[in-house]
Amino acid sequence: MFKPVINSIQTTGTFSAAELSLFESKLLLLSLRKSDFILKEGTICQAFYFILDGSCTHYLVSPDGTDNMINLYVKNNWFTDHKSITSQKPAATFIQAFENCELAAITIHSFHDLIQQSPAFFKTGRLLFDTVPHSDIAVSFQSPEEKYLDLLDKRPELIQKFPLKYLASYLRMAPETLSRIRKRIR
Amino acid sequence: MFKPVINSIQTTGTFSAAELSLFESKLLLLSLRKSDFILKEGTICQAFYFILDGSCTHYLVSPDGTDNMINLYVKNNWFTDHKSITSQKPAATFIQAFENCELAAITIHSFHDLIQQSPAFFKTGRLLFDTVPHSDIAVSFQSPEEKYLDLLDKRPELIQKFPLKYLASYLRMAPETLSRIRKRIR
DNA sequence: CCTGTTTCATGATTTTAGTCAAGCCCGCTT
DNA sequence: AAGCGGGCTTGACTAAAATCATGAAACAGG
Repeated sequence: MFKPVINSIQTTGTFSAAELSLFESKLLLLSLRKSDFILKEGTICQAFYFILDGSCTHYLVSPDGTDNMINLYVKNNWFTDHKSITSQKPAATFIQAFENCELAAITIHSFHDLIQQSPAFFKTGRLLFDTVPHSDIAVSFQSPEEKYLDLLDKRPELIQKFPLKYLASYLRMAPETLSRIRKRIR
Repeated sequence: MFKPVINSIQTTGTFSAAELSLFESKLLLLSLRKSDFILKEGTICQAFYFILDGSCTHYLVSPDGTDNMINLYVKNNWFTDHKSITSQKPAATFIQAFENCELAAITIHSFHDLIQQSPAFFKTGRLLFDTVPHSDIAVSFQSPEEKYLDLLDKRPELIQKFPLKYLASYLRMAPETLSRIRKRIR
């Protein structure tokens, strides 16, 4: 059931069978329907999530009511609201199931316990926290076309899965601009 | 000497005197001259740094040779190369003293030891790691003018300290654009 | 299967910021 | 004191992307 999660955490270090089963014991399974919310603005994010199946959108609603995509997640991605879970303050963002989803979750509290029981998991924390969206800083100095090509290179799954307008929002450009970039490229 | 560092870590939890002195025992003091490098592209970032006095620039050099400011740091800021220290791979960025600096540093190795000795410091890790530059995601959906006003609101010290062209680069706009925004605002 | 909705493509126009170029102000050097 | 250079401002122009508007295509639901 949680095999993909275990595979994922094993990329952060070498763990004994006992440690792995300790980790697994902290995991929760969540089944969500399309459009269900994992996190709403104003609530405090309490967990790290791993997508076993499905996909999710992470966005900010601006004053004029438009949804601004902060990140898009697909199978085998970890995600959380970095800022809210770190500060334990209300989130400014929404996280929502884009399709029906199967998620594994570990609360920050459980994870904290885990570290205390087995400090080797400290390094794993960086995996869980490290879903900073445009963490690839280079992106923010690129032109719209470069950003799209970069996405095509680094996360082609997103392009398959999500509608153009979500991708455009994620890349901070108008949908028309992305449509024209695609035309230019073909 | 390290008082401001200790004050800073105390914002992340309640620690005993013994824990605080344990933390302090891991700190190193670095004195740098203006323009000295703290990190160079291609080297692996090994520590978290805290500015006791002075200021630093953190930038990416693009293929055409221009410096792109990723972040600017002043007194009492923590910084590191998030990506390099996490992955323990060579950095893509430079960090340089903008003025003569006094820095406190704690290596990732020491910090790791610290967690093992006193897991309460786990939460502190988030402070150290959490210098993600445009971590305030909202910024990336704002217009140049909004970004400047946001900076003015959130980090006015930077505006006092750094030349316009550095601020413009940090805000991802041409220096002329920032100059005109200032004119408009007055 | 039809209907309404959403998504995408495309053209015309406008807006915005980037680029290029010149000049000013101020501090520093000799 | 004169000359130099860096940092900043300003204007004119250009380029790029946003916006507005329309229509076609795909899709979803009853």
